[in-house]
Amino acid sequence: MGRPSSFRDETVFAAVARSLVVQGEVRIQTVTQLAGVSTGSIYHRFGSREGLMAASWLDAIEGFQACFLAALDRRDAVAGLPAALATPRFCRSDRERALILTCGRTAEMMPDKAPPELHARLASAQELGRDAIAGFATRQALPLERVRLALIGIPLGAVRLYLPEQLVPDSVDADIARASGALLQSI
Amino acid sequence: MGRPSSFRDETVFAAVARSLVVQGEVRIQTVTQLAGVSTGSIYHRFGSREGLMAASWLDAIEGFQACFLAALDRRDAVAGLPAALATPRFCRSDRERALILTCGRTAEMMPDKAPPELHARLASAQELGRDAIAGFATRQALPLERVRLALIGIPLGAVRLYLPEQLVPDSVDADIARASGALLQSI
DNA sequence: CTCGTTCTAAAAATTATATTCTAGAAAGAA
DNA sequence: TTCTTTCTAGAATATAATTTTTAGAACGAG
Repeated sequence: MGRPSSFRDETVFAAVARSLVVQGEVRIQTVTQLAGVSTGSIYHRFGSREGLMAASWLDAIEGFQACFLAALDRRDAVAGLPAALATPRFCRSDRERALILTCGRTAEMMPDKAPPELHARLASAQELGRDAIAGFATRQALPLERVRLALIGIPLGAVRLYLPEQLVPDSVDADIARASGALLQSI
Repeated sequence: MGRPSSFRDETVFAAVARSLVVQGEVRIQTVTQLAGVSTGSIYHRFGSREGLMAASWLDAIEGFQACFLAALDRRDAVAGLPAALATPRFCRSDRERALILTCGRTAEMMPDKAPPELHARLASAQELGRDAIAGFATRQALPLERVRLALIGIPLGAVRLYLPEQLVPDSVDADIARASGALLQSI
């Protein structure tokens, strides 16, 4: 089995998040200091800076998507509302990942140099998300773009009013529900 | 008067925008190539990389704020709706600046090293915006956080569904109006 | 125990990037 | 014209970052 690891991916991802928040970019030196891990270990595990960024990004994306897709299946007075509220809830329950998603951008976190395998995983996650939303729109007989705004655009715009500095207040949920709800009613 | 300039700030800012979109960061070499301007000229005019980024950011911020504040004063069936629609309209009429605002983040574009004078200008612009929104909320007797979501969060979340790759479609305006409108009615 | 494997560690080397510097061009003023 | 100022240009330099490398530690298997 070889020597056991002395640190977890999660610890490094948290350091990536903090680096993104503070410096607006992922610097190896910052990550190693924040995570208390040496550069050699980072490179051994993630291969390269791009590999580290892509792994962090994917971890956050997949974590969010699990919440979102589960919420999309939940029934509610207004269909889709739980999915719209998945974003602020995720920001509270899984702040590190939420910070990565709000402070990083795909062009930066998934550069062409990133490992193809991770690119593939991202693509399949995106496809899964797109399909789920498209399916929902069809079932509800609502325009796709309106659904995208209600389930993604509005919740994301809402939490970005607070992240990365502040906590996402509970009170936004009601406002998101009202705004997204107005789009999800089939007049 | 000395030798006249051979290029305009605007050209450089556009190159900054493209650099942000493509690489997720502002690289001097990329900017000089895209703008067709030498490094010496960039440094002569902007002083440093940080100076260039801060100048680009401020130019975009101030450009947007002019539109937004003007819209906030316009009367409408639903007070505030023109301001909510200022964002998608700005994205169409002034795409370069909109790209800078959506692809850049303050922590990155306004680092501590940026010229203090520009930091001061940013602070005063932010104060102006905050005050205008707070005043609007007071006049309309609406909770501040709800107004911020309606006038900023939702429109920004909406255009980010499309930028930087696509154009912001005209059709989102109606959806933004519906969603933000639902928050701006004093139920 | 000893070997094979996996991992850590930090300094050294490399690469990429920002910045400075020197030479000179362009315009108006004296 | 000649001087002064403002600006351009790009090679040379300095700086900062990533990446490689080498040595060895920790564990399970044989």
